[in-house]
Amino acid sequence: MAPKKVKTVEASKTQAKRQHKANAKVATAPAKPRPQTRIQREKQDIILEAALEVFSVHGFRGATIDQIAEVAGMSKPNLLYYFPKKEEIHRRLMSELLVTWLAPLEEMRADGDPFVEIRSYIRRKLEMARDFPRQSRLFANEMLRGAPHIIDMLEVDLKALVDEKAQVLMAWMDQGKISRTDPYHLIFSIWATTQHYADFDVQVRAILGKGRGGEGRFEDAARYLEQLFLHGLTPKAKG
Amino acid sequence: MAPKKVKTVEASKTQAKRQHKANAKVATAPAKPRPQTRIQREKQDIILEAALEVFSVHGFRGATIDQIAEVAGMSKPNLLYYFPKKEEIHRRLMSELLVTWLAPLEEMRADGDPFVEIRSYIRRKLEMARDFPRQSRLFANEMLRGAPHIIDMLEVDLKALVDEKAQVLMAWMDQGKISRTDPYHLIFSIWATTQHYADFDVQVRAILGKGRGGEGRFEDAARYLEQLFLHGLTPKAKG
Amino acid sequence: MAPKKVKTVEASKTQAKRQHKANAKVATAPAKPRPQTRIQREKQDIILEAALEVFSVHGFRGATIDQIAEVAGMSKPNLLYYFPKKEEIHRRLMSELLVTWLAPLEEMRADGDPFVEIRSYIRRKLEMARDFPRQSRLFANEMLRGAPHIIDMLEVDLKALVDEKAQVLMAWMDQGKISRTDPYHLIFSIWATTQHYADFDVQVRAILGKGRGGEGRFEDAARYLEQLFLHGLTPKAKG
Amino acid sequence: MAPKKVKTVEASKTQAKRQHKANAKVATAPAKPRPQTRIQREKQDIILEAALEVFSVHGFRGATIDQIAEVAGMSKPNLLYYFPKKEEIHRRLMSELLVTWLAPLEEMRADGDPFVEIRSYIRRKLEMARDFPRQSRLFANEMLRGAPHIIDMLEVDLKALVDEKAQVLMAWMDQGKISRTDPYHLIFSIWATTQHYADFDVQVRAILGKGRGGEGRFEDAARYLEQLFLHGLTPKAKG
DNA sequence: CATGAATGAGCATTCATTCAT
DNA sequence: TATGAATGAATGCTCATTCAT
Repeated sequence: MAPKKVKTVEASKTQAKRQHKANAKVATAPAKPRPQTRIQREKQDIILEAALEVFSVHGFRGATIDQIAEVAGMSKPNLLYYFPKKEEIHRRLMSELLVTWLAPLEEMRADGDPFVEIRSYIRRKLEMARDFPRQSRLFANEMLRGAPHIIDMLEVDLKALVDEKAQVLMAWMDQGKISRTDPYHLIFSIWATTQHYADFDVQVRAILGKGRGGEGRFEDAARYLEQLFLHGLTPKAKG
Repeated sequence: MAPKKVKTVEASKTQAKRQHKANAKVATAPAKPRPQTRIQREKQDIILEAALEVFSVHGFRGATIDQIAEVAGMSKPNLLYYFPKKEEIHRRLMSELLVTWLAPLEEMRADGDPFVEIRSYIRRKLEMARDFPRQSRLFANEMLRGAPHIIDMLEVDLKALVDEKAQVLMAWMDQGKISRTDPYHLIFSIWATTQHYADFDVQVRAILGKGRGGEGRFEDAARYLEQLFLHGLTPKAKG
Repeated sequence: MAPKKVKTVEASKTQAKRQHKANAKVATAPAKPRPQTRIQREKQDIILEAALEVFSVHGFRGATIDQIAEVAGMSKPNLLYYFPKKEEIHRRLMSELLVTWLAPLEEMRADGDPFVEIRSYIRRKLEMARDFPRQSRLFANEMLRGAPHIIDMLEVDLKALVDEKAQVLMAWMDQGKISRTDPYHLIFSIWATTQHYADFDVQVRAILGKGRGGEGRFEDAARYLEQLFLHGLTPKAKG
Repeated sequence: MAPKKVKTVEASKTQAKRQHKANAKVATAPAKPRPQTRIQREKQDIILEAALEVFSVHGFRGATIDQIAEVAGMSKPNLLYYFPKKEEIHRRLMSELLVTWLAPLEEMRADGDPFVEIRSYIRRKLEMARDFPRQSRLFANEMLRGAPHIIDMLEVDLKALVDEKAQVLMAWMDQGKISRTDPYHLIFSIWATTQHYADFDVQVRAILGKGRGGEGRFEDAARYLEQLFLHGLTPKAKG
């Protein structure tokens, strides 16, 4: 397609209006202790669950409060009683998501066996893709639009964690326990290959067809990825 | 009802919507290629370019014609003069995208050297992620919402192509040229690892930071992926 | 996050559009009569009244929701809260209209005196033209554009009723109680002559002028029509 | 009904009448002599013919220039070259229509035989309903919305004509040639009963059904109306 | 004359949010 | 708490009209 880019999306006037005052001060956060009764928490969870369902498929702007309210089984005004702003639901979802998202990598221990640790990490990520595909898609959605709500956290928290784990990997490389390679791109490739089974699920199933597109695909994927990250495609012994 | 005059009003109305300017006289050719003046083609390209910009970030429902029109530098009605329906723009974009998307895999030749072929394929995909990130994101967006517009093509055309290439890979495995493994998941992993640099670009850059997040990241990625797919993480010399 | 998935997004979305507030839980009764609060009924009546006012003059396409909303004294979105589609208002109006429209003819009894029955029927129709001229015009408008929304009912319900009454008329003819003539065209002529005073009201008044164009015109019409249908224009005695 | 005219045929017939007094009394300013080449007149007639087709069904506001242009077989800007305003087309149509509309009544001669004259008038009106139903509907449409464009002409020209003919009828009554009755309502009833076959054509056909809804319905109507206006429904033999 | 292109003003409908009860 | 009602601001799309060639 013709590369005659005229304006970037960011520059568009419409967006500016839409953002209202969202960017004004970010989260005033610690000012609200919130009483939080049991019922409140339960309802909020139901809403968040419904919102995850809807946001993960349609994206933030594509999703409507009506949809979320219906999936949550409550009226729209009632939903807005708990989350006065649509954006608020999304924000909550994203912040909870990040915690969940960082967990598996955090568990990779420097004092463990490299291959065991890496293989476990891949397994855990693959299980998340299988068990929480909506979270994965919600995250992917956010990435696709430039991560407007969590870019700060990516650049600070996530970067710090990855930097730390990259150190671990490099230590293992220094010790000759794993091949010397780029630890960052190594991590990226683990993310990419595992999350793919959640984010591109339709495509995976369309290609594997009825026969191999069932639940077994995750086991096949696990086996394949294990080999890939262990030996690559070079045939083992050659004489 | 009314005696069938040459043209009834009812008929004319429907036609107007469908044919949109197309000469309604007689259907000579079995599918008029549409006159298409220079200006029309140019404008359409500008619109498609702008739509790619917007759709790739916000998805179909999240994008507005206003935004697209503004990016394209024209008025909304003028844009609709060329594409009467928002969906039509998206459709065009998707169908063009699919062609572009299948090309790199199609080029993988059965009669070439396996490692050269696979490495070339990875390179091409990585170059696409670098040069056409918006297409990649447009595709990812579509996948995330279940590929409503292209599911058929995935199940037919894409599946056929992947089946064919899986055969090629299996032949190479049979010949002992590459490790025996799952050819489908192998292809998935190439897609995932390369498209990641377009779809999750923000995250990649946030983590690599100012220093390594520049254009060099694609070269680093290429080098890393080459090693991954060749040898995995097992250290070469083992004694 | 809680995995209590209740509904899929796809399902919820479609439902939302169709049911519009209807309780989506379970389809207990074979056609919920809709809760219908007082306010809802009242507002709906106000809207229908306003819509009658506007549709009867401008026709379906010529009328705008803005106009109807203004006549109804409410905002456009509020109006659409009660009738989600413009067409829906029209549909309701038409179905109610048909009932009203068939009533006078239904009341023509086979066991009554022919002239009394016919005269009463004409009177009733004339009263409707006087008291409900907008309904008459709404009906006329629909006829003029080919009755797209009620053609089925015309061909089934209305035809059945007219067929039945035509039998009654023919029986009277057989009994020598009224002249032998075409019962269908007889009915048409009663419709035409009475509805004329509603549909062509402007013309009637323009011609009768200030003097005779007042309310008295309906009495004059009644007297004239009575004579016409009774004796025609032939002078009574001739000797 | 009307012989299935192809545009040109229909146009020629309409043209003939149109050219008669087309320029005679239009309310527009006499400042425009208009050069009027043959081509211009022809194109205008084609447009008026197409506009009649569309306006008569959808009404003024419901009709679109696009539709008219398509039926006329020309581009929208080209059409607007001849009639710069949509309203202008309508105005022309209405003013020409009035001439056509008054003609049959004008032909009713005071010095003829009353019954022959009245019967002839009914016949002519019925023929118009059969051959020019669109004109009838266009007129009806205008009446329904209060005749905004021709109310003046109704109150002046039409009223004058009807007053004159009412005098004729009253003279006949005075002479005992026809029953004494209201001459105005008599005229209304002739209009109503004859135009009904054009304006409510759908309903007439829906009720008469396939069998009697064919071209014969006009003959049946003529026969019925003749009897109605002559003798009414009172049986002849009275003992 | 004729037409492709362009646009301001609608128009039906949606949606996040507010209000009243 | 919960919900029926209400609305300002879009949003996709249409249309009469104008412009330029």
